[in-house]
Amino acid sequence: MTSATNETSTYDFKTIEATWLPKWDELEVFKPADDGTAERRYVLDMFPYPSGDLHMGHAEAFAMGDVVARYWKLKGFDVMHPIGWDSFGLPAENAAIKRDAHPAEWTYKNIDTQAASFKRYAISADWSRRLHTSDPEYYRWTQWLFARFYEKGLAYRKDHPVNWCPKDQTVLANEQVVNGACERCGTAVTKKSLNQWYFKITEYADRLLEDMEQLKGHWPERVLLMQKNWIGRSEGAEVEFAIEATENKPGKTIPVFTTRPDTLYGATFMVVAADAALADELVTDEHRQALSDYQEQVKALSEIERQSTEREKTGVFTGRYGINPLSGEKLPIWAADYVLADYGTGAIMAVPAHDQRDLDFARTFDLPVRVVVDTGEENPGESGVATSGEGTLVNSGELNGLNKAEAIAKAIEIIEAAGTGKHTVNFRLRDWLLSRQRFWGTPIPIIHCVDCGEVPVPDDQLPVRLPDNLRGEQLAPKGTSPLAAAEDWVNVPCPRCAKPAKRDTDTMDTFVDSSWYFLRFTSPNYTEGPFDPKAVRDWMPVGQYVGGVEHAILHLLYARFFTKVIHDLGLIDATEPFSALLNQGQVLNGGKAMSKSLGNGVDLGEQLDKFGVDAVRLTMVFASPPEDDVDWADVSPAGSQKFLARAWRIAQDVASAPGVDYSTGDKALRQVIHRTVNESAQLLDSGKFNVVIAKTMELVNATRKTIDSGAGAADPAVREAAGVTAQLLSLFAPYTAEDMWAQLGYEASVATSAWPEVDESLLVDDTITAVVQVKGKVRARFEVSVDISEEELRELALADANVVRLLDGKDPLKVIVRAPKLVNVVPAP
RNA sequence: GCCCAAGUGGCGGAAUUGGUAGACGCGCCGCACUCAAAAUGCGGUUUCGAAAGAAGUGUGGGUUCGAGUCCCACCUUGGGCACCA
Repeated sequence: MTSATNETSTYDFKTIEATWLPKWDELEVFKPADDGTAERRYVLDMFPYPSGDLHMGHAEAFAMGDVVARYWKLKGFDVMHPIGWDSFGLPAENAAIKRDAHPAEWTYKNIDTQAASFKRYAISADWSRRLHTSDPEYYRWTQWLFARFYEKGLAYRKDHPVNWCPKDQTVLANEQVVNGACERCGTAVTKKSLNQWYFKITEYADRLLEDMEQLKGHWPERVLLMQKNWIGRSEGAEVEFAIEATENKPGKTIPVFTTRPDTLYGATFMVVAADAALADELVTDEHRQALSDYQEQVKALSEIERQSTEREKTGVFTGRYGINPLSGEKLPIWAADYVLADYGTGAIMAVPAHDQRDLDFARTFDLPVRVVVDTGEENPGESGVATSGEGTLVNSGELNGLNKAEAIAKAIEIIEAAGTGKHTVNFRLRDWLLSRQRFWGTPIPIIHCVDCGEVPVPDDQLPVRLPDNLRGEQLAPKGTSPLAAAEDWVNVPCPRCAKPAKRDTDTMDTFVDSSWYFLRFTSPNYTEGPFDPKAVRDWMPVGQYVGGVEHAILHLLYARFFTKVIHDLGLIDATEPFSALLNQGQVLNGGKAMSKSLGNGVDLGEQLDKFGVDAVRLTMVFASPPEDDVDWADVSPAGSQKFLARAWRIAQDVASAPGVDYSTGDKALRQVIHRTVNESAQLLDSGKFNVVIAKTMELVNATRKTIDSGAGAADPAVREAAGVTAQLLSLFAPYTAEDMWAQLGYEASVATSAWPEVDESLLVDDTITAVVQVKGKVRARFEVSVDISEEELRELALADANVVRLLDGKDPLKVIVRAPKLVNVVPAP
């Protein structure tokens, strides 16, 4: 028994926290047995970035994950709930430049701070599995995986105009460009052509889409939808258009993608993306100057302007013509910015009658509009409104008279037979640009040799360690990766021919590190490979993944992609990493996300000092359903603290000894206990954690009543209630729960106790309140036996004084009886 | 513009999935204990009404004996995508 609790003490969270924190560490409560005697369950919180100490957002997210981990443990599963850090990344580099230090110093100092805070916050983590993506023992295997991707042809380099942030001197992925500005610093983004590493995620587009079927019902609907939109599958045809030769330019064919091959006869011109290489290739000398002027004009536009659909269509004629493969018609080819270089083939056939953008363009440049689908609407050439709906094909040769669907099929059949096109599927998803001209990331394990080209660093020479002699200003980006400055690091012999060669100086996007960490957690100290295959088989997939919705697309998509590639490499069985996903909401203050500029931040440490860990955690969970935002201004950690003290006093008051026979206890209280346990399990299984707390409060209220004005503190049911309360509370308020458990005379830890068995006989009542409605409004209620017959209940209802009064002597038109709960009387009109 | 969620007391939120709307908590009001206060315990608290009663889940319609829950239209808020061929 602990000295923290005795008869006369009052609830003091500081003493309780100080008592139990070291004990749990000692007991290693949350280390999984990993011996196969119990079903394994893997609970994972998205690992944190060590940006400083933990904040309110972490407090919420980890409180949610902990509920699941602790609940599953009570339910008897062998739970693995690991913790680690996503510790590569830009902030560490910026801090190092500012402080003339190495990024590792800042990073690992923050990790230590956060680790201490996590312990204080009583996360049920297995600390023996701790990992950091910036440790060479970790990134060795990130590099090893890169090498496997490279061998499979899934990692490749290409020259590509990339988004370039002039301030950060770095390339940005499309998704890091927010409204034309750099996600980090807000500087307007320009374009620059660079040789970049990519992962071929597009090769997995179909599978990423199809396998979402397995996730339905276990992932939030909106996340699946966002992924689906992001992948952006569209079905159509790729059609080859022959381009006429000119005096000094040969002919060629260019493919275009269309979702509407049925409208081929309506194509009256073609458009290529003005910023695509194709435009420069096609343009005739006569029009070259106009095109390059136009290209300058396009470059000068901000992304926001370019994105505006309100804008007038612009473009220039290239001087070239394509041949419509169906009609043989000669179509002028224009270059414009409304066609995107990186979607489809960067060129389109324009059907102004049935596509609004094409129509706007045609009207601006006075190009012909030909209706080929009669939809019964006004002629688009006159109305200015393109008709894109269903209709009957006209002016379309062999397609005439068909409907849209038939015409699409027929058109594909014709072009396939003629060898001028084929049915195809196009995706919005683009390959994953993974190289970064940054220091603090996983070095790309490639050596460039003049003779041998790209040579992967042999596996036995991994990891390619980051140099540790660069500091401060040396890390600042100067248009190339800072690693280029470390000459002794860069210059190495070629692993193949031993001639002088150079290391690739780019590092990997940190999303690469986080795309496989869940696998490493299964065997974090394994040295023969990225993970122990047996451990992965035992633990994967993650049974519950918890994190913010801000990762709905990128991180989750990349992690799914990695899992599929690693599966295809034959290294794991799983094809999906996370079988269930929970997106917790944000913590707001005053209706807005906490931010420095708004000055509405709430310091987690201060809250913990003031109210205690348990009260803060309880408040986070009780405030709303897990996926909803919590507005800290609307909730009451003081109220939570009050409730915890109230619950804690119940355990203090228990006057029976451990081991008493509960079955002799007060029946009314026992019914509340067993109903609470029963309902709580269902609520926890369906993620309604906030309601579980409400039910626990009701149990505490009922127990208080039993002690003060019922069977009294010595009744066995009171002990049973206190024990169950401690167990339920252990999910949300582990310190208080543990202290109650000890006060009750049980051995630590309540976290390893067994979920209480429900006595089914206590769930059923002898009587129930039946309600009588008249015209759907409740007019009477009375206690009836649960097995009352429909006939009896009907009679009772019709005899009720209030019902008689409302019927006013008339016979009811209809009486619906749902024994034993409800009668609805419909009076005659 | 397109797609998707969600709208319930002064506030955060419940509602067995078509069957007692407002559980639980915050706040507020009152009572007990106290010289007093704090703490604690108990009670009240959707609105109108003295009461009987009536109204009530964003708005308008519909289905049904019965709708917060299902259907249609609209409004508002939040999120995602956006010249995607």
